[in-house]
Amino acid sequence: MEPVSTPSQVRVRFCPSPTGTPHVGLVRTALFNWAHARHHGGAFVFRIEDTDATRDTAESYEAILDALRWLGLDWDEGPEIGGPHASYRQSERGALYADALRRLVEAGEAYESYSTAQEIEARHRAAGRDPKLGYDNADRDLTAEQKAAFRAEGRAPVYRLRMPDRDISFTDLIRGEVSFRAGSVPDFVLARGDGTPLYPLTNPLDDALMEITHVLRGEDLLSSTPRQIALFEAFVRVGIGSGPPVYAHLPLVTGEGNRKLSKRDPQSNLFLYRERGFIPEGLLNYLALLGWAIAEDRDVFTLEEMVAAFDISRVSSNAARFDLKKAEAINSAHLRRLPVDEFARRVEPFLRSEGVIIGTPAEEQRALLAAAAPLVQERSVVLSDAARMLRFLFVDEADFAPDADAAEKNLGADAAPILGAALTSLDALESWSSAAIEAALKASLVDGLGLKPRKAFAPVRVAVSGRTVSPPLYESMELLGRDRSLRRLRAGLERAGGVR
RNA sequence: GGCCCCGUCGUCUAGCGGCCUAGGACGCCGCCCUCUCAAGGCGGUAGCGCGGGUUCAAAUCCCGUCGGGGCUACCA
Repeated sequence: MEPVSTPSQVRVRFCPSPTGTPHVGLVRTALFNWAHARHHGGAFVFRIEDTDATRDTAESYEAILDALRWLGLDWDEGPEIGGPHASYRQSERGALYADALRRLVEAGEAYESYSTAQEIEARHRAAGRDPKLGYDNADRDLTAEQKAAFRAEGRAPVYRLRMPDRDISFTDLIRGEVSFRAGSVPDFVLARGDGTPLYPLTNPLDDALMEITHVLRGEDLLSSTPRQIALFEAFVRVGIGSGPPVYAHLPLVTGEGNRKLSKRDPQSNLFLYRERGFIPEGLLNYLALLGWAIAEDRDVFTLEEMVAAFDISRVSSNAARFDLKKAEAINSAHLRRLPVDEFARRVEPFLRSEGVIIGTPAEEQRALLAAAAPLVQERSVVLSDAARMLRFLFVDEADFAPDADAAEKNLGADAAPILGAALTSLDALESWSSAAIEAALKASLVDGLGLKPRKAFAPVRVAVSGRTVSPPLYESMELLGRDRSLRRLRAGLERAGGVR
């Protein structure tokens, strides 16, 4: 049997403007759109809203693409790959906006407005109204003569949409019924007098032209929805599109305090998380938790699991605070889930950025990383942690020096007998294995000197790894090798004032 | 000010009239494990903003109130 019509496909879009560094709230919006599209087998459309030449930058454009690629949020139509509704950059769609604007004006849906902000405010004051009321629709019915007079004064109009005189309601997938009273939304500007289209026109128009079915966006845009619905309806009357999409307004992501996380807030910068060694799996999982839950008793999951379970109508409607501690915990869980060789592969760039190695690792460095990775994997919250913990294994012997604080506390005079005994027993070892090292140290320090393990191993750890926190000692020493281990113990002993 | 949204542990949430003595996670505290730090295990801390209704029964529904937030550009 032939289907009578093609099943309506879900089409969502992610439409950032390239005006800064991608931030976590933006990523959360992208993620929910992406998950919604993937869950329904629909299309994830990526569009660049670069209609503000004074604020848009090429760097920001590149950064947004970089971010999406890094995160693995792949798009079906958009920049670089094109699609049936190309171009996906608004700066290249000028003719479409001009045509739509012309149609709206010709149909009387939009009109020329000459009022300046000062004039509008003055009228409100004169009438005893709140001056902050916004546009008063005063130019709705300007005659041809009045318009000509304004032009003769050298004034350029803006184009405004004639808002309908009725309540505007819609069903938000997350919030339910939302309605705005007639008259509470003034006629708004679609384009400047020179024809430059503005966001209030281009965003809904492209959604209409690109056949977007669901608009999932931040709650900060909730109050612009009645304007958009009115515009979509006007579009239909002039032969564009098929009416408003379905809306879902995502809860805001807030920072310290309860304020919306802004681009200027350093905590919001996506790349800071990448630079610290958050991995996409962890960051995305955490961001998903800001408004959505996969189950009552679980919050660590994969993107695939999210796609399978995601339901936009189950998204919470209240604002969510970005909690770094929890983000780290989730990231740490994902780090531990990685196959160890994959973990090692991802640590490698951090070995470079932390200055532990320079350039491409040599074969032995790679082998060392592979061998050491299991020791630090479950001790890392972010990848840079791992790189820092591994430094003592990679550093040139001449450059090795224990951390000042750690040395101060653990390589004092009372460390001398400990390091001396450790050296003696280790020196005698025939095989340099972690098991042998463990046995030797326990025999000489715990049994021989009668020390508490805690007390006994601290100087050894600091002398060898340079830090009080390190991967497991015996394994670390095995990897470091006999010569380097003994050399560092001797240096530690010297520092502690012992002689040998 | 106006319009709109939101209100469960410190934080993110589960809860969609009885299963709630309100569950989980992060954080925090304690204990266990232990060569450090983690991880892991066990236990603890802490919440339905308030007031009215509706109902045999309300965290769940309604109203009010208080509180928080967003928007209010010829930016997006």
